Amino acid sequence: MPELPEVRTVAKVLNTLKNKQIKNINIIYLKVISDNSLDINLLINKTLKEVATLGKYLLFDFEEYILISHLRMEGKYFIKKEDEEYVKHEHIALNFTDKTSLRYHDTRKFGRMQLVYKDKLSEVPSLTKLASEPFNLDKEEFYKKVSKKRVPIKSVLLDQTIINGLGNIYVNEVLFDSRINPLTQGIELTRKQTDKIVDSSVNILNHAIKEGGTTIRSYTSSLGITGNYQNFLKVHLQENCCVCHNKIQNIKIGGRSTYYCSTCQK
DNA sequence: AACGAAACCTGCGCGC
DNA sequence: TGCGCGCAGGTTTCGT
Repeated sequence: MPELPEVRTVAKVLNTLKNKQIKNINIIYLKVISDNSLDINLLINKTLKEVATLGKYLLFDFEEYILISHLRMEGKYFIKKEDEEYVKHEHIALNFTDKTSLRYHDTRKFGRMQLVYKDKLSEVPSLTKLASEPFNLDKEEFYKKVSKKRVPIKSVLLDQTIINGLGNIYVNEVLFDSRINPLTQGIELTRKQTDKIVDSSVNILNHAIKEGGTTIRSYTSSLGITGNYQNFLKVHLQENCCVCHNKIQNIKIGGRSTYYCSTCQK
């Protein structure tokens, strides 16, 4: 499910679990825990202080530990009661002392969790490599990185070490808003264009956050959340351009489905 | 170092 | 009806 707006939306709901204490943990499918994770059972008796996000990552603050969670393609959380039956694809249950059960559900089993010491958080490679989120991204630095890339800008923007938080849908939308052809190589872009990409990213992500994210493909939404940003998509999954009314192109770039208007995006 | 492709998984819709 | 293929909001790893 998740790009930055969806992850923010999930975090908002997860924060309703704040100040609850873990009673026990049920691990049904072990592989969703990273190999390099501390023992998840160290969380027993710990209290959830807050759920923060970093790009597409969820960071659960459990006192001296942080539980890092990445939903990848289809990870979801559901808040249930401890005695509720497990449904298919529920892999982990964090059970709290008040009988609340936080269930991690992931059809494709791509998502990962990793428990680390809070004071070691800054040493976690997958997090330290991340670029800034668009909201506080240094435009000069962004331009420098992008202008070294001899790959389509579509692929560049999916690289979280260059800009953090965009996924396939929002990259498609950002490039339309920036009027840039997704096949354009990074090295071909001007500073003005890379600045525009950052501005568009901020605007589109903020709007999507406000709408609770995007819900497509009739996914069962996480935590009962149904975002509304699908009603504002201008190219992703669209048939015709809302500006020039020409047919929206759907091609593969780097294996990812890319929607764009060949008239508006030069 | 940088890039493309494969790997990691399951379920759904489509064409034959 | 059944089967095979392609597709899905992501990241890491492997080979060139």
